[in-house]
Amino acid sequence: MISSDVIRGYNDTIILYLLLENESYGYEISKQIKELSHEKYTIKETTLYSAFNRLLKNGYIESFYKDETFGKRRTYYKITEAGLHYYKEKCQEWKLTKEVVNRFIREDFT
Amino acid sequence: MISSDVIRGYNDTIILYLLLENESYGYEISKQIKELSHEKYTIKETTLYSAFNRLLKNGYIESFYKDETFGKRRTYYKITEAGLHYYKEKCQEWKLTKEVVNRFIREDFT
DNA sequence: AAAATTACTACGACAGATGAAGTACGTCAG
DNA sequence: CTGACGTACTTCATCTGTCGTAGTAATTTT
Repeated sequence: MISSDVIRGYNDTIILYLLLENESYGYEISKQIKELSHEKYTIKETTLYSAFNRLLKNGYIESFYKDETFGKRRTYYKITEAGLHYYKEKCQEWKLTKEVVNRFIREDFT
Repeated sequence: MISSDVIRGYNDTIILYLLLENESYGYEISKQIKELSHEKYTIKETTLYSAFNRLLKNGYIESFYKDETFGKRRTYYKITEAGLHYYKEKCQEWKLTKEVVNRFIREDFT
């Protein structure tokens, strides 16, 4: 399992990636993360919703409702232009991070 | 430059990697990190020394003094068996983390 | 003699992750 | 029709790691 400190700083990126594919809502995002990571990473509910709030606050996503006459009302999210821009930056940062961290990893231990 | 949230959780690993090569002390470690990362990552002094304390507390490193009759007394650190074990685990975790995060990165954006 | 560099230590603030708990709606088995 | 389970959140309080600020102390450079 992956420790949270590692993924910290990439939860937002992970969420944006999924919103880039499709607008979505909390529960679904959470399931997709689990699935796409092959159960290697499961985001905690509270972490997910606090990430949504942070992303909203920064203008990287927008929330809206669909008119559903059944079930508990879902909050849907979609990515904004600013969000796309931020996501792109994060993709580049990730590439750099990999390069840097790799220098401190002994390949013979992996 | 790399944001601290990204490297968070890997500072300890980075330090252990360097101590695996040679016993060392704060200032030297700090310079080595800067050098090995090609200036892409510079650890903050406070972050470094708080990492040392955490690693000591967990028994992953040991501190000692060398008898130097000059200069300000340095605290040297060396890695322990437990530290080596922890480092190996982190190397494996890093491999997994890369695999997982990569699934949420659009290659065409890097 | 002053400024820069080396080598730390202490303290307080902050942000992101998380545990615990609660709310609210729907479905389905017994 | 009732209680368990799954969906879909929200609030609150706590913890950890990072980092800014500041201070101490010795040596080296200008």
